[in-house]
Order: sequence, then C-alpha cells, then structure tokens
Amino acid sequence: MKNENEIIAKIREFNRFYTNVIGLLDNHLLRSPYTLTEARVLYEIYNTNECTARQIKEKISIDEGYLSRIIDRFVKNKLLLRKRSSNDARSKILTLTTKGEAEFLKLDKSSQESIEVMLKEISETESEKLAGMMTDIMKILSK
Amino acid sequence: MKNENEIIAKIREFNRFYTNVIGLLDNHLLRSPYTLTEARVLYEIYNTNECTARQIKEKISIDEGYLSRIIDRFVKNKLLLRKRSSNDARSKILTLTTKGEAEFLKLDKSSQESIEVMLKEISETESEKLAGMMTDIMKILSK
DNA sequence: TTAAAATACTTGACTTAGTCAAGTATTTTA
DNA sequence: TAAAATACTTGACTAAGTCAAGTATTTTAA
Repeated sequence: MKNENEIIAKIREFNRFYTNVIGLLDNHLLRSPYTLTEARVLYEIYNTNECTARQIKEKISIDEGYLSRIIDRFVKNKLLLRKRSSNDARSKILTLTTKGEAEFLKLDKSSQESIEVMLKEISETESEKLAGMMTDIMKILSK
Repeated sequence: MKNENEIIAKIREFNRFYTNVIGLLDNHLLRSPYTLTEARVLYEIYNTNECTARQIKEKISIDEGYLSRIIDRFVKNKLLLRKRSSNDARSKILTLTTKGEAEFLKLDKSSQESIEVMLKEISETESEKLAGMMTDIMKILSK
C-alpha cells in the first residue's frame, strides 16, 4: 500500500531507468548508417499500408519539413518510392523498394539481436514475467 | 508460455510504446527554458554529492565538450557555482545556487505534475499495480 | 458552383544540439 | 621523476531540428 507520492516517485525512477535501457538498446544504430529518427521512419513505412508523410508525422511527432527531407534522401538513395496518391493527389504514397526493405530488415534484425543479448542475462521465467508485466503496463497506460 | 521471439516482439512493442509515454511526459519541458539534457544535468547536480562534470558524463553519457558548455551557461546564468576540488584540482565541484535549486525544483514539480495528470486516468489499484510492476522490471533488468 | 479554408507536402533560411580533436592543468603510475 | 592518464576547456565543425512561406490539391459552405 503506497501513497500517491511514493507511486509518482517510483514511476519517475522507472522513467529514468528505462530511458537508459532504451538508449542502450538503440546503440546498435551507431553501427548503422541511420539515425534513430530515420529508423523510425523506415519502421512506419514498413508497417503502414499506403503510408504517407502525414501518417508518419502523426505517429512519431516530427517536423514535416524535416521529414520531407529525410524522405527525399531515402528516395535519392533508392530506399523509397514516392508516388502521388490516386485518392488524394495532395499526398504521396511511400513504399519501400527492395533495397529499402532489405535495409529496414537489417536494422530490425539488429534491434532484435540487442534484445536477445539483454535476455541472455536473465532466466526464461523472468523473461516471460517481464513480457507479461509489459503487456499489463501498456494496458493500464493506454487509457 | 511464450517463445523467445514472442517475448522479444513484446519487449520491442513496449519500447516503442514507452518511448512515446516518456516523450509525452517530457512535454512539460516545452513550457520551460530548459532542454531535456539540461534538465538531466540539473537533476544530477541536485542529487549528487560533490558533483563533478565527470560524474554527470558517466550518468547521462554526454559529450564532455558539450557538457562543459552547458555548465558554463548555467554558471553565467547564476544557477551553478563551479569550484576547483580540494581533493583533486583537475576537477571542479558543481553546486546549485539558491536560484539554481529553485529552478530545478520548479522543473521537478512540473515533472511530478505531469505524472499526476497521467494517474488521474487510472484507478488507485491500477496505480499501485503499475508501480509494483515497474519495481519488478527494474529488478529483473538490473542484472 | 465556386470562392475561401483546410490539408499535404516542399523549400529556404535559420537555430540548436551534438561531435571530434587538440590543448591546459593536474594527478597517478611505473 | 618522466610518461601516461584524468578532468576539464576550447575551436571548428556537422547533424538535427524548427519555423514560416510557398505550391498544389481537396473540402466546406454560402
């Protein structure tokens, strides 16, 4: 039984702790040619059907000018195709090229691997407990 | 009973989810004159006895040149005192001035408040459960 | 139906954040 | 006690992010 202040203190402690965890896990990007933001952009395109810049912007809260230039660069490097949407000619549908998909999957794999490394340190029971608690936290905080 | 791949997928989902949570909670900084990094620097100085630049650097993994300039700015704005250490004249002990402490406590309070707002959405039982799970996650991942 | 408002994206000009390496002063090590 | 290591600073730079104005298209409402 904790009072609200203790709960808040605990959440803040967790936030500081987990910021570091995420930071460590994102370190694999250092050995890739992409920044965290670029990786997120690729992630959204890979996982969104008929993806547009607007949808990416909504998901990751990025300045649209900045995003437009990231997309530009990806198009120039042949990771993406950018085609006017037939439903709404204002927007452009972004799709990964074969090369873009390969690059994304490489990143995705190395992100997966850094978690594997982390899990090596803990038992299988603990891993399962961890995943379960994460599910519960997401449920609670999704309100 | 989950296999490792499901567990990894869940952790990654949680990481994306929680990155957003942390981002939302950090929004209160938008209405302050400090960046996230600056706020962290103040936090470390407030919470570390005989704090030096080196200790901050270890804690938040920041470039030391960049840190040196942030500290410079804080000294110029009278938030910090920077005095040569008597034990080791290479390092400088950083202490918050009254003004610096007041600024930190303001930030700290507004960070606390954004969590209060978040907790308003969920029940007391859930809040306690949340804090408990966070404690457990930190225990597991500290290995 | 069509002019005004809104949306989607782009571009230019800019500021802030962060990096890298060399330099100074001091302390530790062998 | 000279060489190596540590703590911090500084200069020069690149990358990241922001802001506002501009173009093209679509939606809204008189």
